[in-house]
Amino acid sequence: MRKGEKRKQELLTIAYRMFITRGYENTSVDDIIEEAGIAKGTYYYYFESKEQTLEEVIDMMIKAETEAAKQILSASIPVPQKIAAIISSFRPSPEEQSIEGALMQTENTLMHDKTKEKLYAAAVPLLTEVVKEGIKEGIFSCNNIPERVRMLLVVSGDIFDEGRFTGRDVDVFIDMTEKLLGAEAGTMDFVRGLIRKQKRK
Amino acid sequence: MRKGEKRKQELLTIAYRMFITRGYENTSVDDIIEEAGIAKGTYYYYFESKEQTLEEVIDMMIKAETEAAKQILSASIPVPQKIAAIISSFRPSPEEQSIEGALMQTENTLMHDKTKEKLYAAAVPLLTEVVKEGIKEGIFSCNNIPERVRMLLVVSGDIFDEGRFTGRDVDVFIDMTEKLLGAEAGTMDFVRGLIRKQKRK
Amino acid sequence: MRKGEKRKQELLTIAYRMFITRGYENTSVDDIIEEAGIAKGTYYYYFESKEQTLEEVIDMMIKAETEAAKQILSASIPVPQKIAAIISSFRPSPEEQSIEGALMQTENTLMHDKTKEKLYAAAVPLLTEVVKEGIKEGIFSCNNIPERVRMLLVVSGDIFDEGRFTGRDVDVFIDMTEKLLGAEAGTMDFVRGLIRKQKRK
Amino acid sequence: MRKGEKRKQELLTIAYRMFITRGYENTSVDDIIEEAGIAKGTYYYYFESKEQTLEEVIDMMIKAETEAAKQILSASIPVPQKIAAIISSFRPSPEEQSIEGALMQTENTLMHDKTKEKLYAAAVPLLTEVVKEGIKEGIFSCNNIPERVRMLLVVSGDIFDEGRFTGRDVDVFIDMTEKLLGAEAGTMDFVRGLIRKQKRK
DNA sequence: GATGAATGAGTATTCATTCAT
DNA sequence: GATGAATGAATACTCATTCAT
Repeated sequence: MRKGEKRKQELLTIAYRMFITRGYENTSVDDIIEEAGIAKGTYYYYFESKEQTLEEVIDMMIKAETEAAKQILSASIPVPQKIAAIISSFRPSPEEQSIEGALMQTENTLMHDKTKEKLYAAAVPLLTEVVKEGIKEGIFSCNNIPERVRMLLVVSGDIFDEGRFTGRDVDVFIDMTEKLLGAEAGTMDFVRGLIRKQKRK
Repeated sequence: MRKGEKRKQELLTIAYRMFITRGYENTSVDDIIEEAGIAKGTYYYYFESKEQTLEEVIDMMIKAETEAAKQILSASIPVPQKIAAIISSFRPSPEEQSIEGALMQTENTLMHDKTKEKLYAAAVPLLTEVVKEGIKEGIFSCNNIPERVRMLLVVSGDIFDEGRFTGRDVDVFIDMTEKLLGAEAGTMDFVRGLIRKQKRK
Repeated sequence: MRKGEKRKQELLTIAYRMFITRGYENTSVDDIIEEAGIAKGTYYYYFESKEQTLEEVIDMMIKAETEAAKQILSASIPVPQKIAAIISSFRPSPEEQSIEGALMQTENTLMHDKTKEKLYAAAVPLLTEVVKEGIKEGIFSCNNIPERVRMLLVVSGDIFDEGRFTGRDVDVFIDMTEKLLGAEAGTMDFVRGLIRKQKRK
Repeated sequence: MRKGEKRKQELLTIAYRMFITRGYENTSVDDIIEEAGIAKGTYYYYFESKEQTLEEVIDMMIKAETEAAKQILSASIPVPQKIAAIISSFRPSPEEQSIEGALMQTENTLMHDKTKEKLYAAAVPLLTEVVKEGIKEGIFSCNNIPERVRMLLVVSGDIFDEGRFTGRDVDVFIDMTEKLLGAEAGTMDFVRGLIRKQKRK
């Protein structure tokens, strides 16, 4: 069982990497077992189906991101920084994005989509908590926090996932964030410094 | 030529309906020709490939939506109403959404995705114009209009496309819209009346 | 009729060029009509079928080659030179061979094969005549001329059509020709000068 | 592994027979699996593609022929007989030729062609060796042996593969062989006895 | 725990040919 | 003479899944 668990982790990691780089639909079970060096039967010993593998891969990914986000939540950094850090902890890490990123974006729509709701479900509560913290500190002031926070995530996803955005996009994003959370103008300005600007194609 | 064009329109309409209701991936070329009552060869006489059919279907859809939006643009209704009407003219019509909507959402990710950027490309300029109109009228006040307008579309897509939103979502959306465009509080309140509320799942 | 004949000649020439360069199997009727700028129906007005087009193309080709060979036959050049010239007049001209030659050789087996027998049928009688001339002149001495002449063609086809032969191939070919026709050693030596040597791959 | 290998041999044998009798292009994968009584997937479990199957079939055939030829090489029979036997061991066996031979010749050009070079590559070295043996014995006398030997194969292929040749063809072939190898007249006469004469069509 | 041989439904695409206008 | 819309049989190949060993 111990051993089996470990093996499964390995397989999940391999599947994860392949799904990200080549896309779920473009990765066949044969591809996975070849990469893993195991037999067909072995794969189906560990996974019910390919789709369920995807599910597990996504859960694994979100779990890791949630873990990271929780660290940030309890760190002793200013609330606005926490917001930015948590949001970005739920973005695919640059290495993953870039390997064969071009392909992924066009082709890996399914995975992207399946991930989205689960990601919101994990991220919204955490961000909600931070915003509440900010309200207590008097930095933010707003109601309907989960809904606001979700919008933040949705917009940041649109802007940053594609990897093609302009300085104006960032400006508007910052402005929107401040207004959405009822913060003073300038509160989120530091975000600009975190971002290496890229031109939207 | 006349004849051919008409036939192609019919086929596009059929394909459109099938892609929407069953999903692109779940609609085989065989399904389409059976529904259309034509031979395999006839399909490939009109379309280069299944994927190109999708492209044409999307273009056709966006073109129709753009047409509708342009009508609104030049109508003599208040600017805020124009904004709302144009945004909603770029949403899939309720009939289409509902037929077998449940399936569609999960499975039709590809079409959804391919549509998105084309839709933004068509909608952003029109909305930008309306916002400028609003600025001239002194109702709105903001810079970076295209970027702001895109965010509006992104967020409205997230909230309304799924068809599961709460009153709070609408409240926040209205608030965000007003703040994003630099309008007075209450300017977009009328939107609440346009929407039949639904509970987020 | 006049006009129609001309049109057909054009089509044949186009088909010929396409069959040679892309191969018969790789050239669709659609390809031909596109290149020719005519409609499907028009093609089938002039040709019974694609296969029959091939037949006509080959006949046209052989007819042209035969024409050339006949010129040589009646020219006033030494008999050995005639032999060499006629043989080479029945080889595909270098331009045709080279355009996309690599492809052609592998893919255009069918055309090559269909051509072969017709080519022999046309070439053997002409060469036979030249050899007889040579015998009369006392240069050659042999029986079963048509059979010998065919062997010459077969071997020259193997060696020269592929375009990859060595000096040794040429030496042996010359030796064989002389012995097959009962000529003195050295009679065909001049052939060496006609050939730009290439290494067999 | 044992099992798999055996199965593959069976499939190769079936494909071989079908390619020979019906032609490669006229044998669909469906035909093969039906004949073999296996599923589509099984076919593609053993073969990468139909074309690769052809390749393997040819290799298998040539390997068998080479095996037979090697037996002859080391047998204790006179050198001229060896030459004839080896050449004929590289010809398709009569049963194969005849089954639906008429069809095969016209249609199976591709297989024939793919076979040719591989066959020469296998046969030339063996024949070269025999000729060297003959030279040592003082029966033959010539240089450029591989080139001469190839010509023998080319010509014998043209004459005997089609199955339509006359006594005169055989006479000339014998004469040519003797002269090509520098043998005394009469050395290869015995060949006449090996051949059931057929009229060239 | 692990294997790998076997499955078979599913799919997009090609292309020579016909025929009413 | 010429068109081009319509045909439909044919075909190679994919891939998630099963199961006896």
